[in-house]
Amino acid sequence: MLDAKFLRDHVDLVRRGLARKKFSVNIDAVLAADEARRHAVAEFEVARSAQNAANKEMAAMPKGTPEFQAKVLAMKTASAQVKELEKKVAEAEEQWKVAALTLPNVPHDSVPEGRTEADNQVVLTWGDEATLVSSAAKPHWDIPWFSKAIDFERGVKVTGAGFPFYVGDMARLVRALIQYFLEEAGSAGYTEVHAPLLVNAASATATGQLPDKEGQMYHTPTDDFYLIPTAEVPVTNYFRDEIIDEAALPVKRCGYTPCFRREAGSWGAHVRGLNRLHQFDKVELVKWVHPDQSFAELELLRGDAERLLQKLNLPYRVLLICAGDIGFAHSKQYDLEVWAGGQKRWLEVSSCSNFTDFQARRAGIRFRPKDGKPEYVHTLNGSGLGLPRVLAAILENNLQPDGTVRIPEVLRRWYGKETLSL
RNA sequence: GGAGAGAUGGCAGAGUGGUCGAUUGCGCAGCAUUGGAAAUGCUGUGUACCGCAAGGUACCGAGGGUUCGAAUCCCUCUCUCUCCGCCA
Repeated sequence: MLDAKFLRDHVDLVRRGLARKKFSVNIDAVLAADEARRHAVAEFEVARSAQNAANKEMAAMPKGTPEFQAKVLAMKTASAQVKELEKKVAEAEEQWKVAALTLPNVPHDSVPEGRTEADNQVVLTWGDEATLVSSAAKPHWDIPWFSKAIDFERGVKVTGAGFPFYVGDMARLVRALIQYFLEEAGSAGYTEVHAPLLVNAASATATGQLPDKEGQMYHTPTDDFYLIPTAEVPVTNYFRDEIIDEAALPVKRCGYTPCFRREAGSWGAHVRGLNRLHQFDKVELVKWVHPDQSFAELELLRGDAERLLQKLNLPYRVLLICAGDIGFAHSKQYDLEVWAGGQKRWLEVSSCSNFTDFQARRAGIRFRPKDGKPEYVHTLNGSGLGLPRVLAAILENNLQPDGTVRIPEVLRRWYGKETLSL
């Protein structure tokens, strides 16, 4: 959500930004709603002010006198009018809010022009596939023992498509990855939180999943909760409607959670195996920072995510997402893609984003400057990392000619062995 | 699930229809005092919206109602606590 005043004062800037994002939004309708809202407020407040003055007078008058009775009578109609005006204010405010929620965040100047993912810029490529990817590489679903270690069929029976079981050493490897990601995040200064997996509608609205992405979340109708599509939702909402001490900034949190995504449609070759699931595990990194620091903090966040892949010895590249492909709430976004040597494809394993004050405004997360009024913080988040595709890259890139998979050094502390086989 | 109690400012805690955005205490900030500090005293200390400003309006868990007027009365909901039951 954009600030009403900011929009009023910087219409052209917003118009330009949204054009860059290829969003066709009716800014004039939002401006008109704002105008109507302010008009209604002014009208109501004049009437209310008069009513308050009259009531103050009546409080001092002796009750029961004819004068008092006359005043009561006169104020009856005034009171009814005030109520009418108050109703109009509520309606105008609601209409403005609905309109304002349709406005996406404005992309940062450093975000390149572009329309689709084809226009994203490759910022850097790390690692050498010639040395880092085994010659035995093949798509992970073609590894002979794959369906025993990650059992999709049993998942279909128990739940449905996209809910696999991880069995034996594979389950252990999943756990090792979670441990590794959390330990690394802890060393980088992120405080670990273990968050609720179901959230209410207010939380889902604050982080931007509602209202427009409702169909992508699982919903529990009895209690009206949503299964989280990412830890970003509960972790960011931790500070919803709060004022954080300026001295505490930047606040850095990490959290491991399963994530649930309905992801209607688009099942096919690109989404086989571990490439896309309805339930998957992820460690998320979240930061609340001073507005002056948010773009510098984005670079640090990206670095934190990159280091995880480097230590796993997985080749990857970093994309700077173009204005047309960037998310609704995002001001600037980097995607990290790991090289899956068997599929010979880049798989997105992290999306690191600066939301500037867009999300903080929806969520009401502010800080108090040394001298002055509370201001909105800037929020950032990024995966650190999503498990299944990292797992896919490990299985494919590290597959040995004998059919076993070499486990990256950094995971052995928790995995306990050097290889995975069945 | 049953019964009861409660929700007020950063915290504690008054207020049961009008002059209450709200007594007081603690905390916090500034000033005085001091060689410096503690103690003490004084002053100040919420947020949002409208307005160029002066100023105005709203907010006592949320939403509705009664009334000329609601923190205060009524209804609904949410949450917290205590006891009982059930349970990982």
